Amino acid sequence: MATKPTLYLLDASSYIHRAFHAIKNLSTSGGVPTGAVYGFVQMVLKVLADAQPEYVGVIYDAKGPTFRHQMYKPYKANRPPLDPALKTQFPLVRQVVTALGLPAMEMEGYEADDLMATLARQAEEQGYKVVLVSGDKDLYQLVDDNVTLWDTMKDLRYGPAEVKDKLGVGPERVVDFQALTGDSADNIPGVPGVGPKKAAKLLEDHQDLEDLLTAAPDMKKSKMRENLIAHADDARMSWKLAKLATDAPVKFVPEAFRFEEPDPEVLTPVLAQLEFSSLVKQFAPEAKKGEGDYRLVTDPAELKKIIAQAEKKGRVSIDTETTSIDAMEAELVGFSLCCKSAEAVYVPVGHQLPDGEKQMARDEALKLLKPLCADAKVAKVGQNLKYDHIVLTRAGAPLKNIAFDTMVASYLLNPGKTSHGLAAIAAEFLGRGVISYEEATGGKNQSFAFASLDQATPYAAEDADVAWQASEVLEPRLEEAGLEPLFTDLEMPLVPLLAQLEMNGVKLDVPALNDLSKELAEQLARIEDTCYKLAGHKFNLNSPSQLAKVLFEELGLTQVKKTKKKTGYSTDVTVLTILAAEHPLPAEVLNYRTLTKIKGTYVDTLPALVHPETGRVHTSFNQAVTATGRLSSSDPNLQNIPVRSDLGLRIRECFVPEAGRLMLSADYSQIELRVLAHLSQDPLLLQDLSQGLDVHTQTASRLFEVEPGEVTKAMRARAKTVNFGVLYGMSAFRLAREQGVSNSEAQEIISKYLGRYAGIAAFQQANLAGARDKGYVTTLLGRRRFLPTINSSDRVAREAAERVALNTPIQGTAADLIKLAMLKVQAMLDAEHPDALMILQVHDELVFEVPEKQVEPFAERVRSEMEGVYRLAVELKVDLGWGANWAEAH
DNA sequence: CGTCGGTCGTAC
DNA sequence: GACGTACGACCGACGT
Repeated sequence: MATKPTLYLLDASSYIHRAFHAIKNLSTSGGVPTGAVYGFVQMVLKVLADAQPEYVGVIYDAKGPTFRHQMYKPYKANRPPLDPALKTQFPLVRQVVTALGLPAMEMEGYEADDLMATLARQAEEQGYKVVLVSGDKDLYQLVDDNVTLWDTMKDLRYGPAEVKDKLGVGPERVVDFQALTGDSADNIPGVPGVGPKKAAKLLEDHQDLEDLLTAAPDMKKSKMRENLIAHADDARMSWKLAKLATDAPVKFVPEAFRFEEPDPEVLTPVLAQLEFSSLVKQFAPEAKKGEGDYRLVTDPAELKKIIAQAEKKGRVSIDTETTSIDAMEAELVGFSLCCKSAEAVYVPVGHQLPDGEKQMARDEALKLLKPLCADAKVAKVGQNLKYDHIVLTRAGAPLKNIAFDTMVASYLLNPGKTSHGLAAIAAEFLGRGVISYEEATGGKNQSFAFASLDQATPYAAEDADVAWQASEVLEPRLEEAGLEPLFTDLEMPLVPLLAQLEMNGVKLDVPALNDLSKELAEQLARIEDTCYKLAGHKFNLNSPSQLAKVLFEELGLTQVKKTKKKTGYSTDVTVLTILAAEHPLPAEVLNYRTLTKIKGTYVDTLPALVHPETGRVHTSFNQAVTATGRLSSSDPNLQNIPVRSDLGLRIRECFVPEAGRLMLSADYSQIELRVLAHLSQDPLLLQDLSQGLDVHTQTASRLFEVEPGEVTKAMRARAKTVNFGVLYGMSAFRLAREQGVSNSEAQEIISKYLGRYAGIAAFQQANLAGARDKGYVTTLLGRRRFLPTINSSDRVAREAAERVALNTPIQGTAADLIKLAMLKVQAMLDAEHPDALMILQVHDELVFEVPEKQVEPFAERVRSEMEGVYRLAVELKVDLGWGANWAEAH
């Protein structure tokens, strides 16, 4: 006999509620809460994967009141109103269920449980087994030999025996059981004083509820007897409420519940919209990746034709394949072109090929490509074009009219995202996957030169095609968000500028660094010895956990604080500074830390990064990383070269110009305070800055109520931390710790500050109100940052978002301004000082290498461009300095 | 032998 | 649990 087919009925409401409480912190970048949807989808996918059901249905509660409300007014009346963050997720769940292609059912006047009961009974009669997927205890009453209950969250399955185990009564007595115990969540009364244990006991001795109630007067005198008599009608009403309807007006038609595999084309856009990127990946990759008319081109005549098409179109998507992810090291292996959706070609020029296969000669291909690259009438589209531009420039074919970078567009639309890679963009904006680099090359670190042409072609061509298609989707999105001017006038022109900055590089005095390295090594050896003697044995000084063992277990020093994740006792600088009073070891360790940090991170690392051909260090300036709009720098990071300590300055002395040139540094003076003054229009701050007064001294004078002339160094230092605190969205706690005062004193200081600087207080309030209302904050030039948790009920998450809301407009506006300044200054360089090079940007500072003779006029031109970059309510001020190295230039 | 989270420290 | 934004060195646990 064939096994009975199985019907899976999924209780949507039960899961949505449980998932909502389990997953609180998930939302889209736009602030739409999605935790419940996510939890629900995970449940559905688990059921589909584990059970591979043939028949399945998702069952919803009715939207309005049910027959139980008519029967009993107070039914569920004690429920608090639905959390808005949950309410908005119900339609999203329905959308996903539809996209999954799952049969679904709901019925006015009935809860999901009733429909499940009715369907289960009908299916059973037709010879089906039924699995009820739910965490709802009301469903225990339906369990029998053919009907089981599956709680996927706890992964528990209930047959009749398990129900009996759990409740003490079998499924056939569950309704009686519930009638006695009641249900506070649903406002079902039951009988007072009867809990699960007593209910089970009573039902053991009686056939059913009615039997029990009839027998109650004959029981021996007890509180229980009185309750059973007094609340007999309550129990009967409770019974009716708990009893699930098996006669709901629905009909089980097997074919209507047959499961079919979801269509990825339908599903992925819905998942993408919800920003369930891991799920998108799960479904998308097999959906459309590699799908398109992708051709291998090895014939020059054919390449000519394609280039002509691109010229005619006036727009082309370009992607290069190379030997390295470092653009300054990378050699061209091939390139792909696309100027029509779903059609692209790949032109290999540097592959290692087996005998018999051919590719185009590199120089011949480049000769054909170069005029297209150089044609300003042809807009260039692509992903991370700074990279391709550097590679192509080094190959002699620089790009003109770099018009649309999909990475930059994605970044502007939502700078908070962790990835703006092409795969992520394809998933989010096109609902498709892309062939991975590993698939094309057969390994993570395999050079593309070793990829076979039949694997390389679809991969490389697809990248150009996907960038092309993504640009068509991203463009209107930028427009809608009002980000188009920022994109076109600021960020896109910055792409070739950053490429130039990177190619310029910076020269290092390598011999000086090597000397410094030796000097540090000697000092470190001495400190190590001292540390081992003080500890009584050798240990790894670089290991915080080993150090903690020595300090706190062996030497018995005071355990000041735990580490952030509570995994052990902290040994950070604040702790060691305190412990220095107890024992000589901590001070030695502090010294050791400072020296190893500098030696390991800078002195020994930087010389290894000198480019073999240029003899300079070429950092990478990343345009799509920070959440605020700042640039970041990596490989190496040249934005955190030490400056405060003497040792730091010795590192900076090793950043030098070529012979006959000087280093020139131009940095914005207090740009964030000036931005704050502009955005807040606070009269006091505006006045102090425009009169050139010392802002921190003025603040101290107002906070401590003394004349500015009476402000002590200590007062000024404290005022300075308050001013910084304002920029960062300070909390009383942090300020208290910073200044060594009590929480309440810190709170007083903040109140006093905001009382005096009323414009700043008003600006902060307006800023928070806007953030709460719109779900994002903006900078002066319209850059956006979303704050998904600004209205969260989780206090920690919400307050963190509030600090971000206060800081981002300031930090982001400063970033806008210096980016704008970079463009203006570079334009001036090109026109007036073509021999000068811009070489670094460090957030509020630009560094140049300039011929000695030009330095003074050049400096003044830089100043005027930077100060005149934007008309704020308070003037921008630039400090200039120059010298034989970066340290001297400050 | 690579990956990844944790800790720490540098910059603005 | 408690001021913003980054990058990266090192350790040590974990998985292959």
